[in-house]
Amino acid sequence: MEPLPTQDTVSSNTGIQQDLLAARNSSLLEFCRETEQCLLFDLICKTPKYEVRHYDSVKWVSTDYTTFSMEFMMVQSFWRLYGYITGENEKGQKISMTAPVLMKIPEKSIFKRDVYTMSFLLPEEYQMNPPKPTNNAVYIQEMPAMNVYVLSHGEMMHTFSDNKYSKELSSALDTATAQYRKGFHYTAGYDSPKPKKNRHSEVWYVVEGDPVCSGTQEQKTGAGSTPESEESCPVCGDKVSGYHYGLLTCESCKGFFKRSVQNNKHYTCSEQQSCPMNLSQRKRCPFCRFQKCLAVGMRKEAVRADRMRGGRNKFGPLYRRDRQMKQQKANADPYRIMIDTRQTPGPESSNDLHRISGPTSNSSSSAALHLSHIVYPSGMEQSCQPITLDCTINNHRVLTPPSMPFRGLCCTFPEYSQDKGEPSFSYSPVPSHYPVNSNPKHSLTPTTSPCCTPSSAPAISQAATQPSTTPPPTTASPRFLNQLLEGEQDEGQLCTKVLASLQREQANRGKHDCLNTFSIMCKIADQTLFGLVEWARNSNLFKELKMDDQMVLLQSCWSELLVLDHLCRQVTYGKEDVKSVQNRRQVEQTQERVNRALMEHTQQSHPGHSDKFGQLLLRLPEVRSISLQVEDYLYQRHLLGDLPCNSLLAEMLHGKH
DNA sequence: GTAGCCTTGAGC
DNA sequence: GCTCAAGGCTAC
Repeated sequence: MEPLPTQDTVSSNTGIQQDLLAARNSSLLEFCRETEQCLLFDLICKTPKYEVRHYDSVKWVSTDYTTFSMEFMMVQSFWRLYGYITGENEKGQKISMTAPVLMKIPEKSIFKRDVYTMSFLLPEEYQMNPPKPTNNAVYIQEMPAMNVYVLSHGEMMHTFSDNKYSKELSSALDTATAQYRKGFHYTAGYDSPKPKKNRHSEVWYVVEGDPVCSGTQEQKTGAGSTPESEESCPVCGDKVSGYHYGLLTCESCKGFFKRSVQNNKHYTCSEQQSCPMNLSQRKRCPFCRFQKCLAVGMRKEAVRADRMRGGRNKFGPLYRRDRQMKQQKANADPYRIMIDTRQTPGPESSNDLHRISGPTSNSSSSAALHLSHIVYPSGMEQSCQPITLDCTINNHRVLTPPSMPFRGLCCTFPEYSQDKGEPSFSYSPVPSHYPVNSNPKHSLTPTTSPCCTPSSAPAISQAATQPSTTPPPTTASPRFLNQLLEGEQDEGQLCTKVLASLQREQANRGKHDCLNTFSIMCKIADQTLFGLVEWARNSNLFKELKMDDQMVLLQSCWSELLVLDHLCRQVTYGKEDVKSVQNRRQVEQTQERVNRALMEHTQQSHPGHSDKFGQLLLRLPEVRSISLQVEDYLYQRHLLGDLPCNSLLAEMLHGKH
């Protein structure tokens, strides 16, 4: 067992390097399992909440993508980089897949676009002279040597896990008054999406100044200490006092969760529903605290409805098992440095951050595993009991869940080949935004439909991964359909909420600072989203899913749901105003003439843009939707006396309402 | 409303 | 009888 550097050695970088390089060949990088080469590092120190590592300067092939969320970026960026390693480079060379897949994640709200960067580590043999990418969006970059704070976790890389663990790490660093680079962090993934228990992912913050390990140096678990006595509350980081409502938490979060459930609290968040949660800030936002309680696994059902005191609950065996596992882990996981990768001895050079080792795996297969990681539905790694779902799978293995609120929607997910343990994709048609894999070996044609309702995704993953144990799918029950339909937010409710929201916003701004169109649209979208999330979460089927999975699913397809909801409302309510037309035929003929005139006009005015007319027509539904909302808004303001009475505007509003 | 401490009682 | 995870009490 290698001794860790002390705080004194940490402050002396040269000393650390020598010590750790000497230790390099004596330990294992145990989570490097699926690729031939992995990025190596020097462990500077380890605390109960994070590690500090040193990475030497190394070259990566990278691509940037500007978008709203990690999932969008992952799909597009992966295919660019996958193209590079499968021959889209000036030499047409095939390059082995490596680990980790590194992503630079900007710190931002989910509703804001920003630049994400995905990078593949270049294998050792390409470090000196990497072939130039032929795709302009792909580039080679040499990252400088750096120290990073690292938090490891066992979940797949996606927005939710990344948010959760990056916040956990930043909270720990803040508590330790560690200085780190703000504005972005890295997330690193080592595994394919195959269902597995010992997945390994990481979040990194770049160290600024000297790394901080003081005061929290990990101590070996000695006799008499229990694993939980050293743990921190997964909600706020406070000291754990025992198992409460399903897992180890602190006394404070136990009490908070109990009060929230017993009193049926409904909190709201005044921010972006992603408030930091730590010891000092846990009281600021009960909404986010309660969400985090649920997200980490606290169980509402453990709060007794009858308020009976004492006794044992049904989670006793769960707690026992968890304790045993923690104890085993504590005994089997001695305090050691994890640096080197597997069997084959590696070069001794300090610049060698990666080397060949481990079982053979061909590059395409490794790449395919990572590739499927990007497009595979989340939650596959979770081991869970088969559940009976009211869904059908047609001959093309396209799930047609009856839970869809709109006709014509479907969701396809990869088949799962149990014999090979690898996902394969074989559906069509392919949406334009998903590239098609050319590797026939893995049949990777990821073809999710543009939509995906939350309740359907886990259904296919269950059906696909456990074909022998999952009960055969059944057809939808009318009762189930009714439940879903009843849960839908009706137009009136939505309008009321939107108007209330707009009025609140306007009241905060004052009379002379009017909301612009974009702000109004955002408010409408915001309220619609609330409704959609509520609809999903009130769905009995959806409620059965793990909270993590619920959030991941919602985050992955909220925009599709939003657009579909909008379209559905257009179909349902869009023609309401022309019902009273007396001579419909005449109106339609007039409209045709106007359209023809408009087409001729646009052709003359924009001779170089033959699709101008079509583009204009495509804008009409948006214009109509916005104008209706604005009309309603203006009418409400008119009723409040904010509009001049003797005006044509007021007259038109009266006429409409 | 929060959070630390106290009381309770089924399971071992 | 002990354990420990529930609910209760109460100072803040």
